[in-house]
Amino acid sequence: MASIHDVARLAGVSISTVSYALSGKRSIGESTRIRVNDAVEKLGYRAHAGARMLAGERTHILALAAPLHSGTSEPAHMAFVMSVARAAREHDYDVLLLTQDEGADGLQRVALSRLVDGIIVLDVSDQDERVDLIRSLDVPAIFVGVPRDSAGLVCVDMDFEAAATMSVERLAAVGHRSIALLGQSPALYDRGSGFPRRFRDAFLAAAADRGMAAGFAMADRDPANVRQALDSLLGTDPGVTGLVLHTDEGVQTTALGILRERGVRMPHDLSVLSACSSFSTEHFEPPLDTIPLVPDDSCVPAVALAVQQVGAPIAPRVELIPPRYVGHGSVVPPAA
Amino acid sequence: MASIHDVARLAGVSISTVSYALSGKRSIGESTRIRVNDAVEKLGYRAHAGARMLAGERTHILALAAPLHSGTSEPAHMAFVMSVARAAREHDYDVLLLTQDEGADGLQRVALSRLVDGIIVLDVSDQDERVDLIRSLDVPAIFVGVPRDSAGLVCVDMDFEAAATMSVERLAAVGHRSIALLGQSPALYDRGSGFPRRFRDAFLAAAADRGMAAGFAMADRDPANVRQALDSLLGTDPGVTGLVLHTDEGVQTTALGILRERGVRMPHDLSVLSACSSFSTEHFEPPLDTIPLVPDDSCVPAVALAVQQVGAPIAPRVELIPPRYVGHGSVVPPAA
DNA sequence: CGGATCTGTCGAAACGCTTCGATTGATTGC
DNA sequence: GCAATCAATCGAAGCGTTTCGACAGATCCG
Repeated sequence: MASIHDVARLAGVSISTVSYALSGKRSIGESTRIRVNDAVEKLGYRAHAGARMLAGERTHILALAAPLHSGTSEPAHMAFVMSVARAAREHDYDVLLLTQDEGADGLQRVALSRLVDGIIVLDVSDQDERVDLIRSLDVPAIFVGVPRDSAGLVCVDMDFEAAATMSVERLAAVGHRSIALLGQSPALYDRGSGFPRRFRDAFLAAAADRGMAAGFAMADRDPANVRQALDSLLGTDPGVTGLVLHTDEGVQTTALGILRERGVRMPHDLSVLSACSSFSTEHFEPPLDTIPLVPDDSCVPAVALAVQQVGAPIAPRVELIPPRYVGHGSVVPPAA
Repeated sequence: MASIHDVARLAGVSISTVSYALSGKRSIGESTRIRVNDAVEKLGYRAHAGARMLAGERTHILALAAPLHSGTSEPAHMAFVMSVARAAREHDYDVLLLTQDEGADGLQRVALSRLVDGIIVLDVSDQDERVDLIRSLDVPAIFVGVPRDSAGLVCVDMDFEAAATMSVERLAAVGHRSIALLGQSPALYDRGSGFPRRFRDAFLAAAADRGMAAGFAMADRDPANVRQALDSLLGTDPGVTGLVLHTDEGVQTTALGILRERGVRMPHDLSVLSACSSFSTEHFEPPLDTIPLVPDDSCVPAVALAVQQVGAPIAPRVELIPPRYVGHGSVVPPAA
């Protein structure tokens, strides 16, 4: 395969000239640049990645620590992974995918071997073993999500508290006084994932602030459990007129199906709101108002920060993406 | 960060001795090996990935070409991606994730820059632009899936034809004479994804062979379309007693929900079989018999072949994974 | 008991790039 | 009109490995 020497020879210049012509780090004569580019084209030249890493002190690779825990919704996870990969390419970065099988060791491995310039950490839990490791590793790292102790870290995340508050506000605004939250899989809360807890706590707090009655139940994808959760939410307090779904797509579909089966008319009998969903709620029956969780919203800035941090250290921060509301008519004033 | 020089100094040997002690490519005195290992431990040494690539002609990275087309089910896709990543780690390989945004150019880029030793290609379509590129690139590559023209390629895939035949056989065996197939999203067939077509064709052929009546309809995840597909399948031919679902989890859930809504008792009125599903069908209502599509079944061999091919070229082949049947009681003889 | 063989180790040459400092003309400023 | 500046280019020194060939000393065998 063609090396920089071949390009230099064909263009009739030295290899350093080729390097500068391609990197643009020094000024180069117009005709020279053209000859170099022609030679590159003709030979199908691509700089050897290893050589570039060795000499350039930059790998142009980001590690993506994307464990897939049980309880995490695959489509959402996939969407975040793809979003990071796309965003990275925009910065001329590739993404090395790290699963959780090695635990935090994988991170250590790629950082210590200088395989990657930085790390994007997904699916952050409250007590995340990766936090301390990364603190000690001194590698540019961005957390998509916020661990309990975020001191010294750079984090980007949807503002789940604001989203929860917003969902309560919306229901309150049209007159609901008794509302309920169908939350994520219990496995997620158990694992200490931060966002379900933050959402739930903010939801209950916002409801309490407004003197509203508020219920909470969790459900994994098993329809029996969804049924049971809905029972506990709607059964015990027959006055519930507003339901917020903070779960994955499958559970939301199942829940809506169960409610329809039971003859609950939505939104007439029950206003429903899908919160922090990274999927479209338009094709639901009925289409649901939503506070969308758009992967790009957090992943694009996360990657940008990572790339920036590769160049020069940046100050620790927690960047929260404000929620926004998309109406589809599923939240209306309660009947009577 | 510690380099091999530091290790050599601390262990009191030359760098080549360190290299050989760590690689095991030449015999090393016992005491030397111990001192080297101690030094490595103490310094937290890890070979510089770039230097290793440059000198060693091996990157220990596989590219994973995992486009995410519309119509492809994210959970299934995710499962394959994760399976490849895990399998790769078993061979001491990392995985570089390539999305489809660059088209085939990304493959070319990483291959030409010798960033990766080989490529795993997912989500293969009949006329896949990546096929010709890879033929010309002369890079170890394994296709998970089979393109129309597989000459010269190494492919691994579930045997979808056998799976389709098996599902027909099972229904025939208990006495069904009129069956139907609910297929994937039309987008998938349009895109020329091989497996939905192969499954459908084999399904219809197997039914014809046995003199059975067989219907076919497609549906994406929109419940309205699922409803319509079921109408066309079950409505026009009221004698259908066996239904095969070859779709993603969401559609299967939706379909079962619709059938229940309509008062169809399963399996009494309708035997249902979930084919080539990469998710659990046990928690469905009712739990479905399935011919599971296990990502590891194809990804583990695919990675093994890729790694093998990095060492020495291997003969082109198409390796088809035989299907197996897992019963949950959803297929029974037709009523009356 | 002297050449052949083996074991354990070392030095040095790649590997292909980036980047620093030097060099050569041409241009500028005063 | 001469020093200072600038644009364009080159040579060479790394970057941190792997690996080849060499070599010293121990072991073997006839």
